[in-house]
Amino acid sequence: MDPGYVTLEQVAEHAGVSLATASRVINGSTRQVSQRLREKVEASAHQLGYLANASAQTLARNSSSLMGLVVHDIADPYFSQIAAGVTRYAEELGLVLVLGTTNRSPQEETRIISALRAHRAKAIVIAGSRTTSEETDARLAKEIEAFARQGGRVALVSQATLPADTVSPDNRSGAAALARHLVDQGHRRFAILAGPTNLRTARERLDGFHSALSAAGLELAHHNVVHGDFTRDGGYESTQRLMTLGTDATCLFAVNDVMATGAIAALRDMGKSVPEDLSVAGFDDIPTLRDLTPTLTTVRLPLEEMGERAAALALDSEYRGEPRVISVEGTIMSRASTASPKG
Amino acid sequence: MDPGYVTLEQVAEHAGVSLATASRVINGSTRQVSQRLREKVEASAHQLGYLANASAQTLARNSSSLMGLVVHDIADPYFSQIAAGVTRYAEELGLVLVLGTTNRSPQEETRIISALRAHRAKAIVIAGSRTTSEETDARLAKEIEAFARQGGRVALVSQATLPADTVSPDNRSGAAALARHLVDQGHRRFAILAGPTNLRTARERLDGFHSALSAAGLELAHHNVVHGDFTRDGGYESTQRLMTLGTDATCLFAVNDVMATGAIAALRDMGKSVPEDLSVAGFDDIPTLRDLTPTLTTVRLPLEEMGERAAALALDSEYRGEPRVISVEGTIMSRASTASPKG
DNA sequence: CTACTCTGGGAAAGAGTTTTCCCAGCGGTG
DNA sequence: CACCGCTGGGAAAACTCTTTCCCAGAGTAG
Repeated sequence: MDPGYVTLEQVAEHAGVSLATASRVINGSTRQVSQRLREKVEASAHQLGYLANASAQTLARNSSSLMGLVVHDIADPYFSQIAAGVTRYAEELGLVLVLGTTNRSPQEETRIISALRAHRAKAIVIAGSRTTSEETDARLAKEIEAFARQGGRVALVSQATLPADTVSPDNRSGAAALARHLVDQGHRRFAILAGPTNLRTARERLDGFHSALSAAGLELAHHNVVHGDFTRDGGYESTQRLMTLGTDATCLFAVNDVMATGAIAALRDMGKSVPEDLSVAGFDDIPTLRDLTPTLTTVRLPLEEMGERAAALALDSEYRGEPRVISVEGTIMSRASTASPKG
Repeated sequence: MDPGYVTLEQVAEHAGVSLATASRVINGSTRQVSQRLREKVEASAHQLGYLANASAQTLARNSSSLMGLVVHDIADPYFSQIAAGVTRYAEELGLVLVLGTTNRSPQEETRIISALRAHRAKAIVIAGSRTTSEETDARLAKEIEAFARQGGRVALVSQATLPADTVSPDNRSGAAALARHLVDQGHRRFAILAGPTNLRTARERLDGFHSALSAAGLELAHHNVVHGDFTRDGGYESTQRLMTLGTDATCLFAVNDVMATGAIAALRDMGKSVPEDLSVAGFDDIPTLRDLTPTLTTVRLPLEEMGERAAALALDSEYRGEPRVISVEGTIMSRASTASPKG
């Protein structure tokens, strides 16, 4: 009998006004309501403990106060950092954040977006590297378009390969700058933990690093580039493979910090010390990892800020032009895990 | 003109059946629909690209497919680990996860829960230590009760101080076991980074540690217990304070891992080495921190699993009895950051 | 004093589903 | 063959809001 909630109709009745008036008071429409009635309604609403039914509002307005965030894995500090930024922005605007995790599966990605579409979410931020699969991109582009037709907006934190606003880390130039820094430090022979072959982020960082080496007249031996998972364990395992096969490199570049962490762990387990036996550099500058020993030389990305900016793009509902791309530069953080090679 | 979506009515019309029949086909009600019509409807739905309007469904059913998760700070690995567990469970059941972050503010906490109530969420998992404020608990209990009256369920990951199912780490016995382990290692004088005074988790760990020391006939000097923020920086700053005042302890227990991380960083910055000059132990066993040097002696909690179990409790919608409490034991992980004291 | 405009109130029509209720038709039973 | 129960289909009510539309009354200009 007690449904546990109060409807606007009950508030209106209690205040002795019409449903329309009550609605106008509670949400503040364009229409004025007299001071007298306004106060009556507010008093009744408060007294009865009125809480608007969000789905009824969504249905009536055909737009909700939901905002979506899609990540690969929320336990990965890279994503949880971005999530913190998006969260902050959403919360400031009184929006409710829906979190979807894809576990790196494109099907999951589209599934989540269509769920958000079904909920009439206002905007979606999709974080995480695009793959090199054109087909996946095409399917996703279709979802995004459907979402846009409904009046929603999408922003990405990744590569600008889709028809949506994008906050895009400049992986190439960051990796290139890092390469130059390491060359300046005296390194000539490098090994790279290049991550998965089909991940654009990984590839761009590899490319940037590689081309800076070429520009400096240095070669990157084929056997010094190993691919593996984009995770800590992927880094560990890739490093083991690299070292087992043998390498002449004096510096190891892992295309992200969590892989670099795995690399350092693997090297330690093999009795090598960093940076004496081998320098190690990463990419991202994950805050949780800043207390690693040795401290990691890396390229800092302002992840939380990137999340916030993506949220801002996605929620900028007036904008109706071409997709915008905000490029974010990384800054070199030179720390203890790299040093001039001996000899 | 093109609203960007197709309604069930359009599907029904396209298939030449009534709205009722179409609804019965799409969601599979108790009522049967003949094979012939069923196929027609399915074909039409697929052809038109029908996607049900989630808010209309929620309104009609008075129950949504949303599940809430409330954490203090998603960038904190403790919470992102729990979040991963909750996410996995929710996704398995096809539920959509709503993430709320409180920034440790009780007002935010109730605000988020009432938002979830407004959305007719099925269940909520609230993670994070309760404070010692009875008043806050009372207000939260009221929200939880309102949510329950509406047919929702709540589960907590923390202390069982509220009328809801709880997954509760046994902080006291974990800390006590750790204390005994460290005493066995030869330590007699301890310092403790005890975190905030009003956080139950912090207090329980302090208590457990303390009482194990008492049981072993050891005293804990008052000046060796310092309070501070429950974060990495809190640990750093607390350690500085402790060391500046001077301590005779041979072992430092930080009541969580992120504080222990700050402690180790502070000690390193002061030129002290761990564990030679001072042993350091933590609590939680955050996976992201397992590559710290020295590796951290700590009490492992199965965080992801705890998240999953809390989600399971919250979504066990048949259950209508007394609040259940699942106690989770920690296991001692003895690693390199603690060693027998010299002398 | 009429006519017109503005203001604020309420009735009612949506919004897209689910579900209840009614009914036609059919097969089985006595 | 009358009656009953069952099956499956559709009409319409219900869910809770927002917003359009209509109207009464007040104010103003001519």
